[in-house]
Amino acid sequence: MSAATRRASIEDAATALFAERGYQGASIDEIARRSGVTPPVLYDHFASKQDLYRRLLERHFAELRQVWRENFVGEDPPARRVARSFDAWFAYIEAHPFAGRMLFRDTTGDPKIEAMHQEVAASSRAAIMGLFTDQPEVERVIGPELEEGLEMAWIVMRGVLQGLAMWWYEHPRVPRERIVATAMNALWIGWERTQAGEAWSAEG
Amino acid sequence: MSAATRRASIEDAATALFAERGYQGASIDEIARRSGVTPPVLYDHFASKQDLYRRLLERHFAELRQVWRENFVGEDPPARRVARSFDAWFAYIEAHPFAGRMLFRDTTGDPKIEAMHQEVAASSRAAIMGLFTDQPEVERVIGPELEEGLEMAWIVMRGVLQGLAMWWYEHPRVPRERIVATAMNALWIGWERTQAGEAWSAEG
DNA sequence: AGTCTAACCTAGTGGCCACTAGGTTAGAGC
DNA sequence: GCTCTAACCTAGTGGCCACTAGGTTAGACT
Repeated sequence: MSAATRRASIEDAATALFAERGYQGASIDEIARRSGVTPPVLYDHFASKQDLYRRLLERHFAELRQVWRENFVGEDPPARRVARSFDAWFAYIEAHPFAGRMLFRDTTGDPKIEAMHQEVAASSRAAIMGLFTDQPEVERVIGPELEEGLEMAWIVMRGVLQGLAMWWYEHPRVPRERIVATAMNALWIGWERTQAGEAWSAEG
Repeated sequence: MSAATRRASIEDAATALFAERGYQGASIDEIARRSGVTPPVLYDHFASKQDLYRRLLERHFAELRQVWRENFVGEDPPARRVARSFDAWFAYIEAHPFAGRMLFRDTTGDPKIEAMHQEVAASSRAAIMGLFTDQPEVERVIGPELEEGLEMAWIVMRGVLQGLAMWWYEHPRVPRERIVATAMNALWIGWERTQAGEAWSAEG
C-alpha cells in the first residue's frame, strides 16, 4: 500500500478510536491493528502518539472553521447567516461522526495533551469569533462589556452546539432541521430579545 | 487518624485529582500521597479505584440534585423559580470547585467507567427533569413532541450551564449574578419567546 | 541483473499503574 | 498488663503500553 493511502487509513482508524475512547483510552496497538499494520509502521508515518493526535485535531478543527468561513457571509440578515452556518455545521457533524466526537470529547487526563487541545481549540475559536466581531451589530446584540460578553456568548453557543451534536450522535433519526431549529430557538431568539430590552433581571 | 477522617481526606484528594486529570489520569499512588497515606490504606477504605470514583460521582450528583429539589419549588412564577435554581446551582459550583469539574469532565476512555458515569448522570437527569414535567406549563413551553423536545431542552440547558460553569472556573472574578443572568438570558427568554409564536423557521 | 527506497515485520524494553501479601504499630477496653 | 482491632507500612507482582532495534520484502529505476 502506498504511503499516502496507509497514512490515510491510520488517520481514519485513529480518529474513530480517539472519538470512542479519548486520548488515553486509545492504544497505539489497537489503532495499528485497525489500520491493518503493526505499531512500527505507524511510527514510520507519525513521530509519536501525540504527533498523530495533534495532526488530527488540527485537521478537523480546520475543517469546521472552514464551514463557518464559507457560510457566515453574505448580505442577508444576521439571523439567516447564523442559521445557514448552524445548518452547515451540523451537516459537517453528520458527515464526519468521528471528527465531532473526537474534538468535543472534553479532556484526556494528560496535561500536555490537554494544553495542546486547548491551544488548537482556542485558535479555532478566535477565527470564528472574528467573523462575529466583524459584524456591525455585535455591540447591539452582545451588550456593553464586549470582551467578557463575547466570550460568554461563545461559551453559551459552544455549549448548545456541542451538546446537541453529541446528543444527535445517539439519536441519528432526528432530522437535521429539527436540531438546527432547536439551536436557533435557544440561541438566536434569546440574543435578539435580550437586546430588545427584555433581558432578565433579578428584580424583574 | 480515625477511619472517617481518613476516608474524608481520601475523598477530598480524589475529587480534586479526578477533577484535574480525569479518571485515567488520576493515579491511586498520587491520590494516596495527597491524602498523606500509602496505597494499601486507600484500599482499606475503598474496594477499588472504580468504587472510589463511583462513590464520589454519586455523592456529588446527589448534592446537585438536592439543589434543584430545594430551589425549584414554590408558588412564584416559573421564571423566578428557574432563576433561583440557576443561582443556587452556580452557588454550589462556586462552593465546590472540584465537584463540578469532576462531574462535567466529559469522558474517561475506559468504557466501563464511561457507562457508569452515564448511568449515574442519567438518574440525576431523570430526577431533575421530573421537576419540570410536574409543571403544568411544560407542554406550552416545550412544544408538541414532548419526549424528544424535553430531552433536547435538557441538552441545551445542560450545555449552557456546564459550559458557563467550566468557563467560570477559569474566570473566578466574574460575579455570580452575571453568570446567572447570562444563563437566564440565553435559556429562558428563548424558551418563552419560542412559545409566544416567535420560533425560528427556515422559511422566515 | 543490480541497487535503492520504503513499507513492513518480529521481538523485545522500560516504565507506569492498579492492586496485594504479609507484617508492624498504637490505641481502646478489660 | 493483655488482647483485639484497625490504621498503617514495605516491598513487591503482573499487566499494559508507548516506543524501538534490527531486520526482511517488494517494487521502481538504471
